[in-house]
Amino acid sequence: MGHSQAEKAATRERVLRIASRKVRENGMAAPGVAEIMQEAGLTHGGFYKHFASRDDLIAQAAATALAERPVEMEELAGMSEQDRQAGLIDSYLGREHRDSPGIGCGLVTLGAAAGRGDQALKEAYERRVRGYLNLFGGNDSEEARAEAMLTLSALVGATLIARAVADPALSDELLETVARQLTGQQDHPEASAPRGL
Amino acid sequence: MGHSQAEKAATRERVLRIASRKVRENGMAAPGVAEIMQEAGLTHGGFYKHFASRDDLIAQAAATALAERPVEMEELAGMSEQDRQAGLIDSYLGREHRDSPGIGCGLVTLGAAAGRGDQALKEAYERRVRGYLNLFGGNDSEEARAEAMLTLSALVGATLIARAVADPALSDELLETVARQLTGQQDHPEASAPRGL
DNA sequence: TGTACATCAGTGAACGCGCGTTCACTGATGTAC
DNA sequence: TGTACATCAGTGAACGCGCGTTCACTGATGTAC
Repeated sequence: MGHSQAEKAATRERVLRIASRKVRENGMAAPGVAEIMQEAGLTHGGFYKHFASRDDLIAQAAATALAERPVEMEELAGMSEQDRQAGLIDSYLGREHRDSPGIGCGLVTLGAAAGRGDQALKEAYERRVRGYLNLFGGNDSEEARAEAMLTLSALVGATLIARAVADPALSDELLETVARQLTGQQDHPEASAPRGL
Repeated sequence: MGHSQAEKAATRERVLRIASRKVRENGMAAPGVAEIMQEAGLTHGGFYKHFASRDDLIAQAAATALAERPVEMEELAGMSEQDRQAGLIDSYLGREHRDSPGIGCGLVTLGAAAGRGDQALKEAYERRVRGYLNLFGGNDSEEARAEAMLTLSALVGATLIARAVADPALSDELLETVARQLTGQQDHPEASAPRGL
């Protein structure tokens, strides 16, 4: 096997991307060096040509997972503000997102870990949070910011719960119901789902 | 050291309770047998007089964490339905709860783990979810159930995020804002926080 | 353009530490007489 | 009530496996002449 700068960088990024997925799927404690390298088609020995230690890789993998723009946001270009937000909500609370945490939003999968993590991890987490708040118009007005915070909290919480529950019917119901509440809320301020108890 | 049935049971429960706290604080992968036993004032050797394996203890500890009624619910006896719900929301989104995950709601700390966990863990998680939905009147009507699902999702998500973010001001703001949104919503159906964009 | 040499990504065996688990032993309590 | 024996929670040394890390080596590519 030869080696050029480009090849080395490509290998490094491949390893990092695999780790970023595994960290979301199995948590930051689980993925092992050998396991990750094997998945990258390499043996474990070469690992240290790219990363200082396992902790180094895992930290970068978590940061990567939180920096990545979730897939669902790509598809929503060129829509109205309203539709973009509703589309983002529906996509975030879709079954595909629930069923593929490895490529999903890190706020859900890495939340508990970030809560226990170091400053750098919490800062990466916070950047992602602020990014979402902006997306939801969280800087437009005080009310919009409050709205954005509720929306983001519900998105993250509903996805977390939908993944953790045993009954698929309850999981589906939760996603659909919360999506309806949040989008209805946006489209038809007063009308949609009755809010009075 | 002598031993009676009662003493043995007390030791077992002490170990289990410590593990239940540690599992919430540090995740299911982290706490070690020796560490837990030491905290219980014992040496690691005796561990297997009480549990079949580390996995056995951790599974029971997670189930315990999810079965336990969070502290905040105790204080709310004898209030009106409205006040109880508002009180529960304010307490759930309080700083004390955010700052003591070890004795807090397992839905937040164990959500990601349950998503990756086995059937038994998911069932324990689900029972807790259904318990909260009931508390929020989730069986009274379709609208109330939808409302309860949004509320629970927002509680869990906001707490998760508030713990994971680096900036304490943002963390506080999130808790306060979401609490205001959720309680305002309940008290004054249409009036409170403007929901139109 | 062709040849000799240096570089270094990747290999795979080996090391060593941490941690879950085992086990022979202790000594206090409960039971039988 | 007192005495001898059985039980068993708890002790702490030892074991062994998994896994992160190291290291001598390989061989393909890039560079110097």
